[in-house]
Order: sequence, then structure tokens, then C-alpha cells
Amino acid sequence: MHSNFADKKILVGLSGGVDSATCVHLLTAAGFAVEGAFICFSPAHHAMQPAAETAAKELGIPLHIINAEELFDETVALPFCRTYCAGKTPNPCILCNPLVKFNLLAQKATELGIACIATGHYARTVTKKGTVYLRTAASTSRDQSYMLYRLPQSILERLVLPLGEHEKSNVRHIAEAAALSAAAAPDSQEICFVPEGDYAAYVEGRGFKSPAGNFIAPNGTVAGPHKGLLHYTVGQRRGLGVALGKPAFVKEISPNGDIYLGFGGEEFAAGIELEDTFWAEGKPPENGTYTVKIRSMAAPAACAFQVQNGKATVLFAAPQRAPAPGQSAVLYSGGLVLGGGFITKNIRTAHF
RNA sequence: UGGGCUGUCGCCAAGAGGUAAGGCACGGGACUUUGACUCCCGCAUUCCGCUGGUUCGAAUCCAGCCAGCCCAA
Repeated sequence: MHSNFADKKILVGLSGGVDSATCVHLLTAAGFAVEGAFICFSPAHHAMQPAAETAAKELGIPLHIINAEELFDETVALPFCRTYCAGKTPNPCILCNPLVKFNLLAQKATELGIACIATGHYARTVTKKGTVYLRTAASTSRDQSYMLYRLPQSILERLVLPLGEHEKSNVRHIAEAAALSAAAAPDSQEICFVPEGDYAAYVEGRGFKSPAGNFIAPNGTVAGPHKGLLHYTVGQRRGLGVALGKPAFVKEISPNGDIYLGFGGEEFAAGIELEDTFWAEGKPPENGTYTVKIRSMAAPAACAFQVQNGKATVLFAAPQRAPAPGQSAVLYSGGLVLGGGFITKNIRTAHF
């Protein structure tokens, strides 16, 4: 076992949900001296603190409260708003994990003199030749490694992910057997800092405005005005309010304000270009064949990866549906997370 | 103000005497630690431009009117 685990002390991120509570339970059962940390990311999280406190009490561990509202707002929430206004689709979790959640958890652990940290994420880690890689969870349907791809080595080498080997249903059973209140907690979450799940209302409520423009139908005609760029994302169908006889999808969002629509099939892309990449080994993997995820809940898809003149490009073996600029593409090899980057544009049809 | 055509849910559109298909859009739900996708449910209960008439019974037949479009002037 990793030398850092020697003192058996560990700090666990505790949200009050079933996963993090079960994570603590498993670690305690394994002999760890566990302490918990509840991180308050936004005003919307205030309501969750009691659940975390209840869980800590039931689990018999001390709970540290970390207020991260200011950091989260500047690092995640505001960039989230700006990205939408730029006609792209942000993924707040991707930024929050390395910059706020795991960052503060590790910081707190250091402060407490605790070497290891843990969370209830469904993912695993594995060390090879001095590099710690994230690895997909045993439960492929719950795998959350995608969301963690930007975690730095300094975090990964301290990280323990007890749920990586478990199935979700199993986790809930464990929580029930341990009589944890969290066993009954619903695990469905949307954007954690957006209360009603209406992200557009949130962005606008914070005073942001995005370019207006028109929907452009597949035949090139103007199909009417839209509500503002921030209301849409590539691949979206519902909420367009455009009746063209058959389902229409957002094919492309132009920075000038126009939104190009396509019929079923036209939202697929042959490949993508990436920017601001992050790699486990500190440098991009060799050009070659890998698998890639362009969204969290998707099976890794075969692809060809190449870096040319500093620009990373991914060509899919089979067209992928609606990659959205702003979202992340994560590269895998045999279940290991090699890294990834943010999608800048879709390649309709192209070859290296 | 001569001739022709059309008028069914927000949009498109079946229907051609027997008691209002469908698609799109929309609403709700499920799924989901991002956005999406997907799936499920709902969506003109007397109403088919309006007013009368024929009929046991009409959106479907008849008459008049109104509205829009087209061609002539």
C-alpha cells in the first residue's frame, strides 16, 4: 500500500449524500481514522450542511466546515456564466474539482496534518512508472473519472476512492445496512449551485446578457429569433420553439449570435479540436489510437489522437453525437485517464 | 368588387355524411454529480372561418357572408 496511507488518517469530503457517507463508513470499517469536511460552494449549499452534520454524527467522525463561496464564485460560477454568454457550453464540475473541491480538501488535510484525502466518486487510481492515473470505476454505468481528469498529481497521489470498486446499488445497500440517514438521500443532482435546475435563469439572474440572433433552418432560411445564446447548446432539441415538421437540433452556435439548426443526424461530428489540455504525464500521449469520452455518461469511443503544431485533434472511429465547444474530451487507454482538454470546434468531415 | 383557389390545435396536415389521424412545437415526468440526447405521459370531449339550411346524423352536402391568396382589370 502507498506509504502515505501509513498513518491511517484520512480526510473525506462529506456532502451529506449517500455516496460520501458510505465512503466514510467503508474507510472507518477499514481501520482509517476518518475526519470529514463539508465544503460550502455556494448559497445553494447552505441547505445541505445539516445533512452532512447528521451524517458525521451518525458516522462518529469530526466534521470540518470549509467555506469556499468566494473562491467557487470566481473560479467556477462566473466563468460558467461567461462561457455560456460566449456561445459555448461550460462544464463547471471539470473546473471545480481541481481548483476548488479537491484543492481545498487537500489544503485542509495538510493543515490538519492528514496525508490522505478521499471522496465518494466512482473512479479508481493506479500508479504506473511514477505517474498516478485515474482509472474508470468498476461500475461503468456510474463512472465519474471524466469529471476528474484535470486533477493534478499532487492530489492524485494523496487520493483514495473507496467507491471505485462498488456498484451504486451496492453502495446504497451498505448505507442502509449501516443505518445511515443518507441512505435515503436522492442522488440525482443537476448543477449544484443552480437551485431550480434552470441554468439560464441563473446566468441571467446574475446580470449576464448574451448575443441575440436568429435560428437558421437547415435550408438556410431564418426560422425566427432566439432568446439569447446562453439558452442553447450544441445538440439541443427541446426549447427551441421552432416547428420544422421534424425534430431540429442545434448544429452550431455562431459567436455573431446566429444558431444553425440541423435535422436528425446533422449534429454528429467526425472529430474535434481541443485547447487548454491537461495530461497525467505532464505531456500529451503519443499520436495514436485511444478511446475518448466527450461527455461523462458515455462509453469511451475509439478514436485517433494527434498533436500537430501544439494543437490536439481527435478523430472518431465512428461519428459522435453533438460534441459541444466548452465541454471536455477525455482520452483513455485501457481504462486509464490520460488527460484531455476543452473542445473548441467540431470537425464535420476530415482526415489527418 | 370579373374569374379561380383556400380557410381543421401555436405550425404543417389527414379527413371526402356517421360521430376530429399524425408530425413538429409546447407542458409534465423519468434518466443524470455539467450542458445535451433519449424515454414515458399529456396536448382540438361536441370542435373543424361565420351564419343559416338539408339529414336520424355533417368538418365533410347546399346557400349567404367574412378572410386570405392567385389571375385578370
